[in-house]
Amino acid sequence: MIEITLPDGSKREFPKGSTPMDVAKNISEGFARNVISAKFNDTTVETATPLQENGSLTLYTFNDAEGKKAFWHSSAHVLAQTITAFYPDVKLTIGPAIDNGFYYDVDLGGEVISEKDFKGIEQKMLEFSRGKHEFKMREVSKADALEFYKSQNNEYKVELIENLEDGDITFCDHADFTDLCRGGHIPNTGIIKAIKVTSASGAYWRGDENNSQLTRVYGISFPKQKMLTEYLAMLEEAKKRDHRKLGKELELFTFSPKVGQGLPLWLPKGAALRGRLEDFLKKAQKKAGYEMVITPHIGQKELYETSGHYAKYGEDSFQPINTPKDGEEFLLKPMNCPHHCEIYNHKPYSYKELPKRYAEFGTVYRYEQSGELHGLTRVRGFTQDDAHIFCTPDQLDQEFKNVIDLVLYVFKSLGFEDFKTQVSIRDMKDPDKYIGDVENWEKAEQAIINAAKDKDLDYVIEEGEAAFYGPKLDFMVKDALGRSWQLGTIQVDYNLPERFNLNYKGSDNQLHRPVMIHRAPFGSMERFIAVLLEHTGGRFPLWLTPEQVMVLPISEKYQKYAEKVLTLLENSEIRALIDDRNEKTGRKIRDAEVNKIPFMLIVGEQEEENETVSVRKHGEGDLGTLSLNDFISLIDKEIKSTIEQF
RNA sequence: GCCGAUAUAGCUCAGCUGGCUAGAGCAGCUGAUUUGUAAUCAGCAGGUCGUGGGUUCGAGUCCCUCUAUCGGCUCCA
Repeated sequence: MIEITLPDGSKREFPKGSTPMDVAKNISEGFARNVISAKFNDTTVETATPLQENGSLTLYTFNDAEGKKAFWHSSAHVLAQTITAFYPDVKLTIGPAIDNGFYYDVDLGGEVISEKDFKGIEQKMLEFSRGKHEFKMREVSKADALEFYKSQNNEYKVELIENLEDGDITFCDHADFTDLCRGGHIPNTGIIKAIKVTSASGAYWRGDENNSQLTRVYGISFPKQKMLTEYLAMLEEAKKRDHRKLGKELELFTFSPKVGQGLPLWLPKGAALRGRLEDFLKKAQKKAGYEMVITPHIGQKELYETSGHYAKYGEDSFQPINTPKDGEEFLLKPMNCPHHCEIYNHKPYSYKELPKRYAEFGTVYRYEQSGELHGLTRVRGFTQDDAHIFCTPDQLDQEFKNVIDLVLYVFKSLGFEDFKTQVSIRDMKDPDKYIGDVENWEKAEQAIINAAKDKDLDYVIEEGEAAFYGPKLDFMVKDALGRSWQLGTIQVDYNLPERFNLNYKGSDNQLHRPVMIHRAPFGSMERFIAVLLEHTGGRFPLWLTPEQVMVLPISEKYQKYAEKVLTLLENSEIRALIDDRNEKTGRKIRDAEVNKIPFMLIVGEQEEENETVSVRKHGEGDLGTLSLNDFISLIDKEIKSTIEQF
């Protein structure tokens, strides 16, 4: 007998060789029907794996992340089986479960899988699934495994197996299909009831663009048809929040092919909104001791040679601008730091003057690859809410923490509560990618980790994600479709001060090197507003929204009164408009609702007589009649409740 | 940049296997209506079907080029 410990701490005895499924059945038959995966002593096992020793067992259903993983991983096997059935010469590579579903990367030779093939693949997958084939793991010797895939001329699997240890290699069989596999399956294919092939695209073998391009087929599957229907509805819902759609509808920004790809044009409402965001940050920054500076959009090539950016990115950037003068070359600035370094350099500093905090809403231009451009989140010309802090090494920790406070304030004020942070450090295996000496890198990385710990941030450390000049702390927020975007960033830099020969006079009367912090709480105005749009679904906080109030006169007769109301609102700095179209009130209300105007003031005979307004709130409906003063204080109150002082 | 897809009026879309002067709704304009909490009615106007080429008696429809966009990959100072 063996003793199995369940997650609630209870222990049960089972004959040696019992499987997780046996344990599940012992708990309850109904539960057992839903169990699809298991973990034994921290190792993922099959539900049919015989357990040979005492240990703790966790059973998973589709509701658990682990269960979904096994479900989707198993679905990937069925996808591979299906693709093999349709394309016998296909070479399979890898097919993992992902956050939402699974994919399989295949080499189809010259064949192409496109959308019109999806239906057929889905149907065949369902057909295979209905066969209720069990997933069976078996150990294979390295030689046999290599032989198996060499006979299929599958160089990808051969490469994978060559990197595995003999004795550690397993195949998984279901029906007549075999795949190299580490394990972690659902009991049988019959549990897969609903399947959607979502897309097919190109992907490089091992993620390296120098390798051959494979076809990646994405799919998602569920144990119930209803769950698939709900998932598809959720995707539809997410599409409605897409910032590209909302930006068009709310007339915030646009693009013009004549101006160029990835170069956003801010429309009046968008520009005003962006201006309010900038003012909000300027105010907080002023309190935090920042000084605004302004620098030009171009700089001599030499500036970027000094900074090291030209050597690193010159080839892949907008190319130098020539002038009538021979040999003179300017670059569109890809970043503001070199300019700010020269601002620092305009005069000598004493340690008593530090830290210096230079801030600028600096527009930069980067030649992103055309396929990578995406709405406002990835563009070729954008404005960073940039600042560079020059401080003594002793001041670094405190300055870094102060910046974290500022970023947290910005996020809180705009309702981003669900964010993650990432500490990006060097790739230790590829030291040549980075400039600057090792000692400084270590100091900087440690300073960031200490600050993140000190501020209780929920952080992960990512090796190899650092900028080439220094490590950084990034704030990541998810968009409507669950894609993660980096917004705020704080980076420590020992390199530019060196390259620009920055210094200050210490108390010892010697020259010392300052440390530099790059930081941008929004990241860029473009990306921030895009993510904010998706986050709020276009219903911005009241202080930020383009129009706060729409005055709706019942008919022409009340136009005068509406204008009086408008003037009084404007006197209280409330952004309002009058809808004086010759339309019915219902129509005006509908249009204001559609345009997500927070407040509608309906004015007619009663309101004019009593000097009141009839208030309707977006999404909530009629709030009743208020005097204008009461309404104005209502707005003031709501604004104050959504934005605090830094 | 790479793989796949898409491109019809300001917006959202229809136009089947190539065949009369390319349609609809919304927005716009004109007129009527003067309106009380999510769409008043009528009329008018609006497109060289993304670009350039080709196949054909005939192309929005089929083929190629380019451009842009979308979903991914790679990249992201």
